[in-house]
Amino acid sequence: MARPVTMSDLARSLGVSRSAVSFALNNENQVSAETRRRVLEKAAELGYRPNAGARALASQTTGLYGLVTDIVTTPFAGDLIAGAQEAFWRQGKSLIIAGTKTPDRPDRRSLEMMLEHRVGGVLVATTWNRTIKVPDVLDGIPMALVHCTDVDGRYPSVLPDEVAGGYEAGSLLASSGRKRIAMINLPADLTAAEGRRAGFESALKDAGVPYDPSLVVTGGADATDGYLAAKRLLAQSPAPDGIFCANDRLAMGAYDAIRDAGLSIPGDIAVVGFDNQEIISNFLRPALTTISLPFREMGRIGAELLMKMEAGEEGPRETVVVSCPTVIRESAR
Amino acid sequence: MARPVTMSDLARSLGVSRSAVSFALNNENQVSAETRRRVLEKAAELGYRPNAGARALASQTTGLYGLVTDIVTTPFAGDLIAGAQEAFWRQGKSLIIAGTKTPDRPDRRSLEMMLEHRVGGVLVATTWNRTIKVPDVLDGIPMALVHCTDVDGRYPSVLPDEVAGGYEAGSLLASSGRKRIAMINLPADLTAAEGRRAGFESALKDAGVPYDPSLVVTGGADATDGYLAAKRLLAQSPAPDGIFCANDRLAMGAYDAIRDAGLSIPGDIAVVGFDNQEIISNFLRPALTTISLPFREMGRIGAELLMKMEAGEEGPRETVVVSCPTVIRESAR
DNA sequence: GTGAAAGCGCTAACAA
DNA sequence: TTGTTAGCGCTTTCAC
Repeated sequence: MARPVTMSDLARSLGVSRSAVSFALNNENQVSAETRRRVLEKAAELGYRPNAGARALASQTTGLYGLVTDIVTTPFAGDLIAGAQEAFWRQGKSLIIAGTKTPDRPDRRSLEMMLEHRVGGVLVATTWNRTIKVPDVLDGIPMALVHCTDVDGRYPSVLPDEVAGGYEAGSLLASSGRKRIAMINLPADLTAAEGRRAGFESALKDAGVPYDPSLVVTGGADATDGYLAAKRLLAQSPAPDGIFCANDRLAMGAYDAIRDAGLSIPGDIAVVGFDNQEIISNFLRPALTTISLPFREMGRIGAELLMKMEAGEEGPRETVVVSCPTVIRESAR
Repeated sequence: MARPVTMSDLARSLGVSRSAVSFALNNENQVSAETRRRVLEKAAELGYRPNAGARALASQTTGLYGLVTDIVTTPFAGDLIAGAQEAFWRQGKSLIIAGTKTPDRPDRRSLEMMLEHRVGGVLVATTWNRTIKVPDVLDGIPMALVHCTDVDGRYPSVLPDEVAGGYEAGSLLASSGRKRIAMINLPADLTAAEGRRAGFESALKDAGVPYDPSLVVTGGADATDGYLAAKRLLAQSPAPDGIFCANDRLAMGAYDAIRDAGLSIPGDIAVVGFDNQEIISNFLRPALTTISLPFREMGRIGAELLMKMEAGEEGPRETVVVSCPTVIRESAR
């Protein structure tokens, strides 16, 4: 690769000063339209490309942001990264990504690396909605948490509205005429569990459908757990005619149990999931109606928050709650 | 955030020259052990962190690499990114990511952005194994393709061994004693389709099980397609006792058809998938035996290839084929 | 073994 | 409107 064309090369070949070129390129209004035109033309001709590092050094701002996450190996990763990526991109900024094995306590090294690149801010995201401990390495660098909260409460968070999501699920089931509505919840230690349940409960109450605690069972978070829990639910009589599964994997298991029992979805039992893990919800038969976890949106908002914070607009120090859109498919409507 | 500590700060507070500090920090053997010790100690005390941009400017090498992909929104993204990430990380390098809507022709802008950051190389990855057209913007910058090939054949590729994978699937089914083994294949225009089928065919032949073309049906790539295809297969008599589905989504649909027919897995029919989309293969009941698409591995290899190319070791210009490990679960063993 | 000094490519005063 | 001139923080010869 030949040595990249520099600004000086441009200036020299045009017979103008470097600052003239700089101004022309950066749209400062200190050059004549004519000069600007010539500069732009020559730049294109020579294939000039600004050197981001040099620019950063001189301007003291890199246009780089960091994302530290354990999420990289989950299906949510894509949306999160895409959302943040696009938001930064729109402002001409770039994203550096680092993974962590221990999201509860993001790797020091990951953060150090970002600091060495003088990122304008760091986004920390987790797969599960949880509380984490952020290392103190970041000397006051803008930082925002996505899908998690800081144990010390020093940084703003972007969180999904679990309660409203649960409410949506409950309403949907109730408004489809179901009378005995059950819920298969996540383990209580997951932050999402209580919110989803609480929302679900108020929805039933608001809809005038009895909320029966004995119809709310707690299991794990996987398909097998959902299968087992649904089996227990179906053993009751009368059996429920609607089940809200606190995540799509649980719903996947519930489908099996319902089928085993010779019942149909949504005919006998309507099912609503949560998370909208497309690969499950979209491909289950019948396709699963579910509440989506807005990772793309959260990524976008986190990125914007960060840029605002860096710009000194400080931004809301408090939590931003993002609503979880309902995705209506066939298992309940 | 206070102004970061610079090398000059360090040197001044230590009463030595900047170069002494630089040498000490970079493990050059031109400083006394004692000086090095003092420098390191002071650096830690002051929280000195090298400025990556400045270093890049002076040393003409940024330690940054780019990944351009359409894959970011798929479940494979995580593994790919993680694999590349880790490989770069291990060498103290960092990864910049850019998404593309049009993987067939990666965005010029994405590539431009990476060039501005003076990346040492670019990895281009796609969700589906395909042939793409790489824009000419990269003036001889090291570049490697993951899960795709360059239409102009200018860049090395890292590809999964589809044929060996198909062979594995066929052998597995044959060695479990199945005699009428069917295959539900992907649309012929997908690169993966023919490789997987060919491998499957030779496996059957090698195992002495008849390869019956009428048992090889082609559909789409989704669960619904798999369902329909399996239905057709099951309508034949005698029905197959083993089905190799060219991806896990097809297998997901096949499960439904098999169940509808009142047959059991793996009792009546053994099923083997491909891709190892964990969320499907791991949670289907019974769990799906499948051939995994080694994205993490491919990401790692692509990254290493890139670093070698940059180091001038040139590296194999030809394609690197990565084997697809079999993941044995319950649907066939 | 150590220091001085010249850049790397760019921005941003300031002067003309 | 244009050009001159300092740096930004670091690496890397080259003298000492």
